[in-house]
Amino acid sequence: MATVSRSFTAPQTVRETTRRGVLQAAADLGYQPNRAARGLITGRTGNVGVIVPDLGNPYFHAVLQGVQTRAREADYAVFVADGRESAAEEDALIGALSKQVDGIVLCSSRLPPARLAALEPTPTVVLLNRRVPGLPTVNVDSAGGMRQAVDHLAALGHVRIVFVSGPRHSWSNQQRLRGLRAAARAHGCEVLTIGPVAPQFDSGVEAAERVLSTGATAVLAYNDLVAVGILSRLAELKITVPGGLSVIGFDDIPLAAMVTPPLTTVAAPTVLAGQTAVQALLDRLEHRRQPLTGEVRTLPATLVVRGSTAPPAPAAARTPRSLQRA
Amino acid sequence: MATVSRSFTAPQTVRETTRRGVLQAAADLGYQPNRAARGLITGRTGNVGVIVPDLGNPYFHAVLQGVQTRAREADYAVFVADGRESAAEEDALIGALSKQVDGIVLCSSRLPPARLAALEPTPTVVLLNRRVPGLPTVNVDSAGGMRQAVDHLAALGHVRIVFVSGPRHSWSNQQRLRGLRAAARAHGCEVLTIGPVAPQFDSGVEAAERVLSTGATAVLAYNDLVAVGILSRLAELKITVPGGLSVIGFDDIPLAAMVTPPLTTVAAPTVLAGQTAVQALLDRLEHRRQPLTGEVRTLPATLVVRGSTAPPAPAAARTPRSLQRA
DNA sequence: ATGAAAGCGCTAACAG
DNA sequence: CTGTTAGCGCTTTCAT
Repeated sequence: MATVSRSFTAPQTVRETTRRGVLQAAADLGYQPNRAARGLITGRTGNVGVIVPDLGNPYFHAVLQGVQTRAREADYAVFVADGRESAAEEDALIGALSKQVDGIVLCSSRLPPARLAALEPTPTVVLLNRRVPGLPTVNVDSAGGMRQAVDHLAALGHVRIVFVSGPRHSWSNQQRLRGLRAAARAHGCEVLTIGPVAPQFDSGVEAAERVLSTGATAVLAYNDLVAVGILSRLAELKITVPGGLSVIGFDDIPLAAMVTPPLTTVAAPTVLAGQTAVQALLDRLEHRRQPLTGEVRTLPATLVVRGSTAPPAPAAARTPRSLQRA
Repeated sequence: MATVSRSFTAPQTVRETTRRGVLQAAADLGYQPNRAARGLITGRTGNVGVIVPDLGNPYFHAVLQGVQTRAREADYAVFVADGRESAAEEDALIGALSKQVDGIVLCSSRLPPARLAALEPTPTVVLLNRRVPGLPTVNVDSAGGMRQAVDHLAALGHVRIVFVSGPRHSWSNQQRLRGLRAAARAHGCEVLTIGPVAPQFDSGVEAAERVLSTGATAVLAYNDLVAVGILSRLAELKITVPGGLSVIGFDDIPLAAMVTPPLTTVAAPTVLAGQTAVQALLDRLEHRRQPLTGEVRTLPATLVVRGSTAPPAPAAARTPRSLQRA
């Protein structure tokens, strides 16, 4: 009985031949250790959880895909939960999941910093796209991506940029706006803002006219769903963009690349972020790292100019005018 | 001890006042029953699993969203697993998950019918988009959707339709093709096929030229990712579609609605399908249905003509010609 | 209506 | 190196 257990969990401590026999018999009988019973005694479940604010958002699909892939490789199963953009629900989910998992990847948490900082040491938590002192974090370098976007726009001669803001309390939104402002300052560009709007296609559609009324020549949208919404509405209104395509969206949703005309995006390595986050979690669970250190892993975001691999034309080459009706 | 247990699981069998006391104390102490221990004795886990062939496919995101939403309402947690388009992996996943869940929603299974029919009675399985005698199924009426699509095309005067086929062994693909053929026969239309191709954007891009070379005037793509890929490539080639927009894609991926020009799609109620599937699972788990009956729930797919709510113009109104270069 | 006791399937500590 | 024993936290007879 104990030998059976050892054959599975501590192969070294059992004679080679015995072990082989046990494993063979197990295979014949179709025996698989009962994880619940094992968990009862070891206190570990072999599961990890992912909590996202909105399962309807393609961004989190990419995260989930990354998490799932890496977790399975390490023989962990993954629980998904959707906090539905509510801090209270998210908090409840953490409580509910915590008994069933060894660790949680908390994506773009809507919880206040104090609440996050006060999370119990179990289960182990890794934050994605959110930075709180003392908690391990994987995040994407939004500011860097924004800098590239503004460099690009400035090179095209744009001087007045409008930012279509995402969820008010979203940390990512603040990061992006901050990055944008810093980069704009360096180039002497003006930054206007619109919003906040929900990070969805429809928001972009609704925001399009307000965007036009600002007189800006370039748009940076919180994410590419919003950006595509804006483009879609502009097309519907038969608005041309004489200074060249100047709508840029953040996020890595491959589908956004499909729109016509091609949308310029700041691509975040989202799937990779998901993988990196579980990896950090597993490192901790298997004590390859000190539990609960607050180190941060940052993944680069990069500007993807669709439809041309050439660098932007020099500033003198084109004079952007306002967006105007055809 | 036993009373505590009863207060939670069988409130009726304990005196009102006692129960209240227990629940109060539990709340004060932050006590939550340990699901693993409970599962050890009851044999039930309170979890359900979802297995999909590809977590990267937006179609399954919608399913997952539906599953997750409904499952949480019923206080079940959900495991996700990605079979990566492999029958072998899928089989392994079923085995691995089965000990940790009470039931599994098996989406667009890649497993052969015999294997599906031979699944153990535990865990309970509900099939989504796959029909095998004896197993409970939720499926989308692809044939009905295809019929609507062909009615639409025929009304526009098209007589030669090319179907861009999805994964060869995909049951959904067979359903769609079969539905298309039946509808085409009724209208006296000719059906050509291309493929199989992977159900992705890039496949559409690659298939576009072959589509042109068939001389067909209308395209039905396995799914909208492929359809959008085709449209994208046609735009790149500066191909006009003189007979009107005649590319139609299957599936319900809201993002596809964003493309310009608007894509006509056969919309499947995917989120609803996910919800319906878990619901069927829960019904069975809670013995509201006979275990393992093979009843089928069918959800309608409907043609969505983007950009116009008007019915298609009468056949005489326009004479489709071949797609041609501008 | 409640308490006592057995045991779900496993692993950990301890003998042998 | 392997067998024996206890007990993880709960539910479920069986008594009371």
